[in-house]
Amino acid sequence: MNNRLLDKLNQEQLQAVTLPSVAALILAGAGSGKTRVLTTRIAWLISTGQVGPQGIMAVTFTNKAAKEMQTRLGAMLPMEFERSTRSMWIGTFHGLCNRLLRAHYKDAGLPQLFQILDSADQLSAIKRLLKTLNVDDEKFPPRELMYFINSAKDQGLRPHEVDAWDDFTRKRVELYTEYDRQCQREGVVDFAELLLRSYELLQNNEAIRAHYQRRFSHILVDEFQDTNRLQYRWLKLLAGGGAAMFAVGDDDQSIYRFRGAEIGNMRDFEREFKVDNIIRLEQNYRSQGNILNAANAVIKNNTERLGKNLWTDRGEGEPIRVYESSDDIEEARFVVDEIRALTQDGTSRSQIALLYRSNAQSRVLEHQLFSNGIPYRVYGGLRFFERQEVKHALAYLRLIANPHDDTAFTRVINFPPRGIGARSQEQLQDAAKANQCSLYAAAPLTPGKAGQTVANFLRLIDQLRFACEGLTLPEIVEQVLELSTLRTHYASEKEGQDRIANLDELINAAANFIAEEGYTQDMPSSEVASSTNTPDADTPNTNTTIASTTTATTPQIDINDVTVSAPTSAPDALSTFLAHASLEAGEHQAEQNQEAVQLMTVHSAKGLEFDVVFLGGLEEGLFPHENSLNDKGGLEEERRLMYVAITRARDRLYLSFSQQRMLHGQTRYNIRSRFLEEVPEDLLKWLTPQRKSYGFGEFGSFSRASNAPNAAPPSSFGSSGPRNSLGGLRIGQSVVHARFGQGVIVSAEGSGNDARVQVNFGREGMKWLALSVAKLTPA
DNA sequence: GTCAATGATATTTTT
DNA sequence: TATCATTGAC
Repeated sequence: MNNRLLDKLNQEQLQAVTLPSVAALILAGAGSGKTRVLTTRIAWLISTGQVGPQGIMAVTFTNKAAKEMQTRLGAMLPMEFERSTRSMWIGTFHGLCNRLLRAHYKDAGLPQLFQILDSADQLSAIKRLLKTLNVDDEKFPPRELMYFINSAKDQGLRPHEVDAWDDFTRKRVELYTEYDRQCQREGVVDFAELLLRSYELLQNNEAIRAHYQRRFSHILVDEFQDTNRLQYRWLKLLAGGGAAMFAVGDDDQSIYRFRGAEIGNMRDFEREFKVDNIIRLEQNYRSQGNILNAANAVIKNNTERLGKNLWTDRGEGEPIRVYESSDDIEEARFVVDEIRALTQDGTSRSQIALLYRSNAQSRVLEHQLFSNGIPYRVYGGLRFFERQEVKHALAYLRLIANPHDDTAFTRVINFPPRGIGARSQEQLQDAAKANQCSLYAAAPLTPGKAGQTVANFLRLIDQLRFACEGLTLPEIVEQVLELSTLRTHYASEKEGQDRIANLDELINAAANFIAEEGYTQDMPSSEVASSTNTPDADTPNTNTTIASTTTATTPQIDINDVTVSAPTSAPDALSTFLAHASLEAGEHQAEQNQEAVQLMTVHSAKGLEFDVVFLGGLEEGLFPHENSLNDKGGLEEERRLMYVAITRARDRLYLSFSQQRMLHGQTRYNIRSRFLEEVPEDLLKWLTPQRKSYGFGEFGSFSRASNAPNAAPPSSFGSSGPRNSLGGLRIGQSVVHARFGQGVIVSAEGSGNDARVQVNFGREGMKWLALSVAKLTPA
C-alpha cells in the first residue's frame, strides 16, 4: 500500500489503522474521518500481509456505504490486490446473510431459490395471513403485528422464546408462529429472517460455523451504534474463533432506536470482547468551531454517553443564525430569501441543505422554492424498486422463479384486471388453506367458475416460464412486460407514461445488473469448497441465461472430518436479480439534478455534509417530536438527532422556528425547542428580535425584546393587532405561568368568569386554565 | 366486479 | 392537508 495513505492520517487515526489484531472500538465523532480509517485499516492489513483479502469481512448498513468502501479500497490497494477486493466480504448485514444463505440453503432449510420479502411484501403477507386465519384485523392491526414480529426477530427471538405475559401477546406469538410457517411454505424470507436464519445456521451447524470463523480473521463493522441485538450476536458468533473485531461507531449519532438499534451493544462489546483499545477520533475536519461547539453543548445534556468532545482547528467561523417566524410560510420565505442571497454570492445550490424533522415539513419549503424558481431536490420519496408498476413486474418475475410465491401471486392475480375478483380469490384462498398448499397449487382444486378463471391465470404463468427459457435476463423482463400485458395496460392509462418509462428502466436495470457489478457480487460463492481447494473460489458466474432449475446433487465435501453439504450450483440470474431488487431498493430518485438545493429529513442527512445547512421547525412537539417525549430514551434520541443535524454543516448553520404552523390541516401554536435553549447564547446571532429564555425551571428571569407579544419579524405580514381579545390575551399569545413556565395560547372558550384558555406549555404539556384562577402574564 | 366517495389517520427508515 | 384504505353504490 501506498505509504502516503498513512501520512495523511492524524495521530489517532493512524493509531486506529495500525492497531494490533485484537478487538478494538473506534469512537468516531461526526466528520472525523471514519470511513477513511475503516478503509485504510483494511488496506493496511492486506498490504502488510497480515491477512489475505478473503480473510476480511466488512459490514455496513447501507448499500451505498458498502459500495463506497469497495471503491475507495480499490483505489488504495496496489494492482496485485485490487482484483481480489471481490473476494472480500464487504456488504450490508442483509447482503452478507443473503450470500451465506444462498451458499448453504439446504442447511438453512430453505429452497434454493428462496425469495426476499421487502417490508411492503411482508405487510401484505401478514394481511393475507390474518385473512386466512379469520383474525380480526381491528384487534390485531397488521402494521402493529409486523412490528411485533420484526422486533422479536431483531432480538433473535423465535416465537417460543418470546415472553407472553397476557392473552393479547400470546395471540400475537401464535400469529408469529403462523406467519413463519406461511413464509416457510412459500419459500420466502423477510429482512429480519435473513439475519435470524443465518445466525441459526451458524449456530446449529458446527462445520459451517468453524469454516467461517476460520476464514474471517478480521471483521470490521461500520456504524456499530446502529446494530441491533441480533446483529450483535451474529457478529459475536462469527468472531468467536478469535477474529479481530474492529468496530467503528458514534454513540452520539445513534438515531435508529425505533427500529431496534441498541446503543448498549457498544458497552457490551467493550465488556464481552475485553476491549482494551478504545480510540476516540475527536478531531472534526468538517465544521467550523461555533457549529461544533453548539453540537457539543447540545449533546452534553444526554446522560449515558461514552463521552467524546469534538474539536476543530478550522477556527470559530460564523455565528449560528437564528430566526423566529410567525408562521411556517414566513419561515419558508425567509429560507428562500437567504438561499437567493447565498447563491448570488456564489454558493453552490447543491451545497445548501434544508433539513427537517418530519417529511410533512417539506411541503411548505417546496412550495416556496418552486414559486421562486429555485431548483431543488427532495430525498426520501418512493424508490425505484418500490414503485407499483415495478413491483408488479417483479411479481411476475418472481412467479417464474417460484410459482408458489403467494405474495407475488396475489399481487398480480388480478392485475392488470382479468376478472378475478375478491370472491374468486377468497375461494382460492379457502382451497389453499384446506389443502395446505400454495395458491398456485390450489387453483386446480378450486371449484366452480372461480376455478376456471384462475386456470387462465395459471396458464399465463406457465406460459411466461416457458417463453423465458433460454433467454437472457433483460429479454426475460421484456417478455414478461409483453405477455403479462402490463405494458399495454399502462399504455392505455392516462398517467401511464411515467410508469412505462419505469418499466423500460427495469429492463435497463436488468441489463446493467448482468453487465456490471451486481450479478457477480451477490453470487453465492463456493465457500466451503473453496477452503479445501483454491483460496479464491468466489469466481463470478457470468452465465446469464436461465438454467432450468437444476436440482444438482449436492456433493459431500470433507472438511476436518466433518461432512458438510457443499453449496450447490449457482441459482439462475433471475433469482439473483430478484434478491438484488429486494435488498437494494435503488436510488431515491433518478434525476440527479446537480445544481439543486437539497431537502431531506435529519435522518437521511446522516453521513452527509453541506456548506450551508438550514434546520427548521425547532419547536417543542415537532423537534423534539411529541411522540418521543414519553420516555427519557426517546428524548435523548431526539437530542442525538439534533446533534446529527447540527454537525452536517461545514460553514454556516441556520436554526429557525415558528410560532405557528399548519400541521395536518390544523394550525398549531408552539413554543421554541428546548434544544435551541441548549445552544449557548454567545454562539448565536439572532436575525429576529430575541426573546430570551423560557421558564424552564432553571431559567428564572424573563425578559423580552419587544412589547409586541409575538415579536413579529420586521418583514412580516400576518399577526398584527390583538384579535380574539381576552383580557389582553389572544390565540397564539405567549404567556408565562408561575408553575408551568412559558407557553402559548392555543385556543379559548367561554367568556367573562368562565373564560378558559388552552395553553401549550411544551415540556409540561397542554393545559386548560381558567382565566379567573390562573395567573397568566404576557411573555 | 369495478369505481367513486367517504373517513380515519398522520415521526423518523434501511434492508 | 394529503394519502390511503375501506366502504357503499352501480
